[in-house]
Amino acid sequence: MSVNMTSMRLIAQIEDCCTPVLEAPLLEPEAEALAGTLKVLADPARLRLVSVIAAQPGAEACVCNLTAPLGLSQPTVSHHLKLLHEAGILDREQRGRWVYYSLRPGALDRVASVFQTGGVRDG
Amino acid sequence: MSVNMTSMRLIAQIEDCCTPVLEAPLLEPEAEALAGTLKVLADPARLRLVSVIAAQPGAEACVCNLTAPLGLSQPTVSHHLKLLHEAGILDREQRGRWVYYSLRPGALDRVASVFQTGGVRDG
DNA sequence: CTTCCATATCGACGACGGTCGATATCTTGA
DNA sequence: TCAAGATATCGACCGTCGTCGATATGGAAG
Repeated sequence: MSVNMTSMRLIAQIEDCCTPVLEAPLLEPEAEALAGTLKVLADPARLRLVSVIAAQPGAEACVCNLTAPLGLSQPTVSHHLKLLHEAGILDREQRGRWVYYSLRPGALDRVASVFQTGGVRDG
Repeated sequence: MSVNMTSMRLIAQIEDCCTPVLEAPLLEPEAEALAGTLKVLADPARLRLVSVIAAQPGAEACVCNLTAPLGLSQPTVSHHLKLLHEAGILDREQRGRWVYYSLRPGALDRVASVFQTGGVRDG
């Protein structure tokens, strides 16, 4: 409850988390923002959700098509999808009674760029 | 104790975690391996350790030089460094009474590659 | 061998997180 | 308005994790 308009800003979004790790020492707020995004990704169920959605035709899936391949209950899948959506990794679109989740374009690329060596030969 | 040669293989290493997320649906063991590596990175203290070490001259640091900038106790810093080492992210070298940790070359690049779009224009 | 010092391990505590069943919310169709 | 179905929220349980102080380990110097 009480997660409405204003408190939305409290949720770590993927845009706020992308200070490169190797360029300069991370300050505590930067480290917490990046850690928040990584925590969302650092779960087997959520990683599988992302990869299953990406593999669907159209790169989108509704919740009802995700519970079976994951082997988890519907509330649990909804919970994971919510976290991925709040983190800015998945987009959400309701069509009729169904809710379709899709990969937000560029979201994972932004995570990847955080860990890339900034042009150093080996790193 | 009892973490010797054989049990070393039980620890998730960064080499075992690098199935791309977007190419095909992740199987459960692959998802668990990748999640294990990401869990190690998904902590503010460990992210700061990595970035502080990378910023040192020589890209290495001993434990005694890491407790102050992190603001954490020596046991806690040692604990985090152990996890990063076991995950294959940091290398460890003992010189005299001091232990120097350094970034393992290519380790973070391998993590980055997991989240990169495999050549698709947008993602 | 003994002392000193850097690091690692241990044990404990509190907070957080993944999961579920039950239930509420919302959309559609009759 | 009512019923049916898809998704979200709630409340609870239990395992995991980050942190610390105390202590053990191991190298170096005297």
